Amino acid sequence: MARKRVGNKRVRIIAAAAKLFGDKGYHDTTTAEIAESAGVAAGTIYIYFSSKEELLVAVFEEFLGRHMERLRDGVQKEKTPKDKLIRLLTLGLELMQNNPDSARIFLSQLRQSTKMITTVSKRSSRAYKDIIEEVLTEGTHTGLCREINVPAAASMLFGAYQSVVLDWVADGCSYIVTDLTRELSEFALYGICRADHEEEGAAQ
Amino acid sequence: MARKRVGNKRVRIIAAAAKLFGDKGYHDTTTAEIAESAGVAAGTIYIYFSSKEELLVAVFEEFLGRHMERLRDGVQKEKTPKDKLIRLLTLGLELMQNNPDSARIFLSQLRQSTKMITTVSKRSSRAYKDIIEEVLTEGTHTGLCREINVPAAASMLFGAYQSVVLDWVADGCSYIVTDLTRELSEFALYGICRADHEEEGAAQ
Amino acid sequence: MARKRVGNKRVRIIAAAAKLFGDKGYHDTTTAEIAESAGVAAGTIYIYFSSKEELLVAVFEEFLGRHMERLRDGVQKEKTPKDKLIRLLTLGLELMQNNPDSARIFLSQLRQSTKMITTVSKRSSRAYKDIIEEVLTEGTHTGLCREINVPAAASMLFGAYQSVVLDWVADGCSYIVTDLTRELSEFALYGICRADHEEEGAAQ
Amino acid sequence: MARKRVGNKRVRIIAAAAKLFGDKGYHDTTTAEIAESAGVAAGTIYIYFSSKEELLVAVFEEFLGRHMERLRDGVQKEKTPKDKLIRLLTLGLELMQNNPDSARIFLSQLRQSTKMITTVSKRSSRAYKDIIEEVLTEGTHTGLCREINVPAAASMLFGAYQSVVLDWVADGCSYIVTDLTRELSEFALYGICRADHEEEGAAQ
DNA sequence: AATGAATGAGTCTTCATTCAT
DNA sequence: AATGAATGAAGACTCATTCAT
Repeated sequence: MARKRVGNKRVRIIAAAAKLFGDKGYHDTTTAEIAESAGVAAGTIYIYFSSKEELLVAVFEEFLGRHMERLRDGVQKEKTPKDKLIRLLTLGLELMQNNPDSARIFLSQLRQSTKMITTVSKRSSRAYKDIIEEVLTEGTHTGLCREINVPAAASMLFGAYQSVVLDWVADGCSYIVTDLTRELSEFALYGICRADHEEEGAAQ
Repeated sequence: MARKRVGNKRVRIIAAAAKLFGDKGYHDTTTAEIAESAGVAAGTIYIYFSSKEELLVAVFEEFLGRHMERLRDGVQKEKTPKDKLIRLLTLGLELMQNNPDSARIFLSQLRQSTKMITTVSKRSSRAYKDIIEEVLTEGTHTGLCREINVPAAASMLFGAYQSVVLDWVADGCSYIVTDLTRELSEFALYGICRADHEEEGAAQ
Repeated sequence: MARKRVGNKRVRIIAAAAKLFGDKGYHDTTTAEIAESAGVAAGTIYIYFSSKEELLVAVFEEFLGRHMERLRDGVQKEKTPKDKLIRLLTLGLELMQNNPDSARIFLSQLRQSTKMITTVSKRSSRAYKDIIEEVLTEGTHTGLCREINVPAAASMLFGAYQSVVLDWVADGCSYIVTDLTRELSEFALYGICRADHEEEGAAQ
Repeated sequence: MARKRVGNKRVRIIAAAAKLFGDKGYHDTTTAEIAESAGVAAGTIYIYFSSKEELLVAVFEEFLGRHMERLRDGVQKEKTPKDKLIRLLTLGLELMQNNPDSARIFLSQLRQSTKMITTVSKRSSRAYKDIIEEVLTEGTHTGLCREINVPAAASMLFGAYQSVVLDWVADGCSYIVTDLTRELSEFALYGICRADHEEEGAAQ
């Protein structure tokens, strides 16, 4: 029970920070606010995190850990690269839809400038792109994709995805992002795949 | 000459701020640093800008003003939507290549969170997307484009573009972004246009 | 055994505190460090001492108790004031040599400024000076000493002694302080100048 | 005039710090208190000193600069080592008498433990001892002094001097230290015991 | 218009101390 | 008696902004 409580506090701090960082940004959020919002004393934050910056890193880590796992799981359930790609984008939007706070940080803080932030932010992008690249590489082998520069394509696709989510976040998450799944998927499929992918995909 | 000098100072402050904001981020840049880098006294900044935030806005404005104008000019020189689209992306990359500092701010600070910044950042994205949307709308009418959700497509295309530039900036601008013009254009054309656009385009 | 263990803890805390206070100073030593170094929990310190400051007092007390007793014992074994004086200084240096940690606190913290510390520090000096004064008073009676202001002389002698030890401590206790016993004793007994300096001085 | 004012502020801060550090000790004095006492804003301290510790160093430096110069000057006016020695001690006490605040810091903070403090404190002691050593070395050559270990003797003499001043400071500077000039000089010149103590002692 | 010294509100972080277990 | 997680008051330091010159 003691352990549960400890975990609770760490989790509560991360959750509070995630919300506040997402709402107001890292720099405009004070540790005092985080503490209050988490229902702990100011000093307690420093029992779990060595600095405000480390807390931000933890928030990212938490976000990545949870999302990447689900994304990978979802992708692996599909058999063809085409289905994998669609699943990836679908799940990506769903995850955002269900975790608006995480989404906000992921996007709004992704490009801050402190060294540590940059590092983590890069790692986060990398993780996403890695999954996309895997799928695209497979697609290249099966003939799904055109002759493409895989890393560049992955990056562009990731950018398109981010942009869709960013619009939604900028809009206060007032509509349903997942409604844009089809647009995003089509953009990806047409943009990356051979014109005859439909048949190829079906053939598989 | 006195007036010229005054203009000089404003410009120098904006330039210094642009470089520093891009390098270290808005929050990690002090007004003192900007003043020193611009070769003016600390107080002088406040003669030209009412606050640090206003200075950031001015930097964006400056960036936008210059770039948008060139983008619009370039687009107008082309006749078909397809050529316009290609020109847009080509110019976009060229502008970044030639103004790495602006690129850095444009990308790395675009998503900070102070309200005012957010506003400006949104305006900046809006300006880009507006141009893209115009071209896409025209492409829809001429039959270049598939049945698409124009705003969504514009946003995704903008995201892809940003992602390409961001990779480059994150890499320290060590390679030539414009080398990726073809990748980006193809991604856009295939992703957005009809499979038979090549011929259609030629037919126009 | 339980009681023994308790005693153990008190002793261990005092020992750890002595070492740390001596090494890094009172203010730069945290109770957490003391606890860890003593192998007890943070809260345990407060079972034995009501505050950090009280712990410092205890450390001094401990130091004084041990040293004063030995000093008094040693002095009493000697018969003439001269021998007593020499014994006092000899023992003083030996005690330091054998307890460098105590020496460090004794000297480096002796003049901190919290009220309580000042009080204890004064008491510590007092104890030393008292012994010296006793010997000097006796020496005055036996005709050993010149016509002197005993308290002032005791204080000066104590200062000379401290200075010798402080040099040694400042040097990292890298040499043998007791090697300076003769210098210190002679300084005390003869003074710096020749017995016949008067004439010599006059001759100049 | 502007320059005068600047100097004024720096001086006022040093003076305020000197008083407070002396009264309550370095650690128990807050920068806010120093600022208030100096009649400047909290941030102003950091225009002149990069940290609280640097301010302490400056206080020492100031103290040393002023005192050492006077000490050296006074010593040089005398011709014989004996007179020099007496002058040194006389002046030393006079300087303290006239600058009780400096005296307090000099003594009470001399043995704090932060690295920087230790460094400065050592330098301060060194400066004093250097002068004493010079005089003693000369005295050795002219035959004034016995065969002595000059550094050790200088250190002991310095310790005796400090102890006299410390007693006075500990007493709240309530009496006139310079009244002890004769005691200190005699201690230095003749030592504590009679010139003929050897025989006397043997006689016992 | 320009300067740059001065301001002081605001923040992160530390750490002695407490208390539920 | 012992623990160690939690507390929260306190303090050093920063920096955007002002204003007398």
